[in-house]
Amino acid sequence: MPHFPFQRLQADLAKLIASLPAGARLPSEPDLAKQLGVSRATLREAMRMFEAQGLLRRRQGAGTFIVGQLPVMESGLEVLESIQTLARRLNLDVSMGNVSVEKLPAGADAAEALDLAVGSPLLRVSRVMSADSRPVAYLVDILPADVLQPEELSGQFEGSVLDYLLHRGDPLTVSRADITASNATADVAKMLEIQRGDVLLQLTAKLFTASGRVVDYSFSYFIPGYFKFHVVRKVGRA
Amino acid sequence: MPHFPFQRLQADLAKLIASLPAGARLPSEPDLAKQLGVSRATLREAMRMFEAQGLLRRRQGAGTFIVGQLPVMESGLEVLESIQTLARRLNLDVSMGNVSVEKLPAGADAAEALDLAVGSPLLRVSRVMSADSRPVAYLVDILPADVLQPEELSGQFEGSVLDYLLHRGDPLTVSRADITASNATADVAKMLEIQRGDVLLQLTAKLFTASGRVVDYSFSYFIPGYFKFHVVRKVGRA
DNA sequence: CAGTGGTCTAGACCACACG
DNA sequence: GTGTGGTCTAGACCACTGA
Repeated sequence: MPHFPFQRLQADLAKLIASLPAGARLPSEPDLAKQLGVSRATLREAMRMFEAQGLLRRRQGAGTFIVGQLPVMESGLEVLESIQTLARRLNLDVSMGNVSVEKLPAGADAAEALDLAVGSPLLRVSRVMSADSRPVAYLVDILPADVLQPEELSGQFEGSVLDYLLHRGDPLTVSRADITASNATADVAKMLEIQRGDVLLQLTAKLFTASGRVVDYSFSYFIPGYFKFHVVRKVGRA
Repeated sequence: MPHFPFQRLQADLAKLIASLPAGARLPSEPDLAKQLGVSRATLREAMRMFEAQGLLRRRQGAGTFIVGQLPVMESGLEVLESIQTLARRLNLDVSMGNVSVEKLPAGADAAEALDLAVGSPLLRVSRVMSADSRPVAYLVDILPADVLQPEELSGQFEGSVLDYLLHRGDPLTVSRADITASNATADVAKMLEIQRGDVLLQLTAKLFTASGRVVDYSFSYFIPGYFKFHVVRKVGRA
């Protein structure tokens, strides 16, 4: 008898998942736990990793489902392009939801990033991007109020602040992005329909104009498994 | 009475952590749980996020400790350089441990990545990099056996396969890295002295020579909070 | 050895989905 | 309403640290 239910459990789960067709529903957690001989807590812990890879989808009140071939969005990081542009290139169906546009005064972080005084008026745009009706990214853009007005987004906004600014003719040049991995906070988890604490790939970026002004400070949260970011690195010589 | 112990708990923990000096030990988990009015399981869950940020360090058998100013390694991704080179530039003390060098035949993945036949002889080099005696990265390099022999690493190896190949004069040009976020598997967690399931930033890379041959296929796992990777992105024009 | 964090269990209650 | 996943509890046992 193993002291290590967890390793066995992961292997068992992997087999179970592989044996089921896409869209199938797993047995309920209490049933499956009994069937696999572990407690529900342990089962849930083991499921987390499969969920992060995008192989499982849990929906409260409905059940846990097998996810088939996920629509992977692969992109290089050398060039900044919107998810919409990327999706168009890959011929994927992407939609926007949970849009929120609000004015707010600058906090310490945003003020420093945008090189403004604390309390300066800002516009905060947040939304969830979905592929095949599955939330895959949560995007938050923060801009100085003089750069973007709420009314401007009422008509043509399709989810990308970048595309909007480009279409308007802003002289954008580069973006500087910090890349990290994080756990989903409760609010982000809710938006992305994942569990609090699940792993996310996070980009924090500043968007610069030709004159060097920062016009957009953004946070982007991506569910791993749906995105593949890559970068080509030159070898540094000594 | 909150329905949501978790949010309160995170705030309480943040205060507690901020109020303690670096190096201090927290009360034991059972004690702290009682003190904060939650179960031990909930407390541990809440601690995970602080641990991922590098603010806490748990050591089995010893206790949970406050981590002061962590040695953050910041690096751009445009240029490939070893952690050793990076640390030297930042004047940080980095050391290597848990070195393992072994020969093994190519599996399907490695064979494809290195453009070899399945079963071809390979060399696998793995090690843990530590900063200030704290494990911060786990690195695995896989190379064709004809590129690198085990004996070559016995003397001069200081932790970087890249630096070794460069010093030897190999005509390396670029590396292509995939960036993702993942949960620590049991073995990686043990190496990095974190918990299974904790969040990691993961780079999977191929290293190319001038002739286009792949000479190194590598997996790198970084604890977020100790690393800040950034990239400058050019704005794509429509 | 005593005390710590690491793991797992069994059971409870809640919020939500769907018929 | 019924059944699902989401959260939390209380307690047990193990592996490890350090005096």
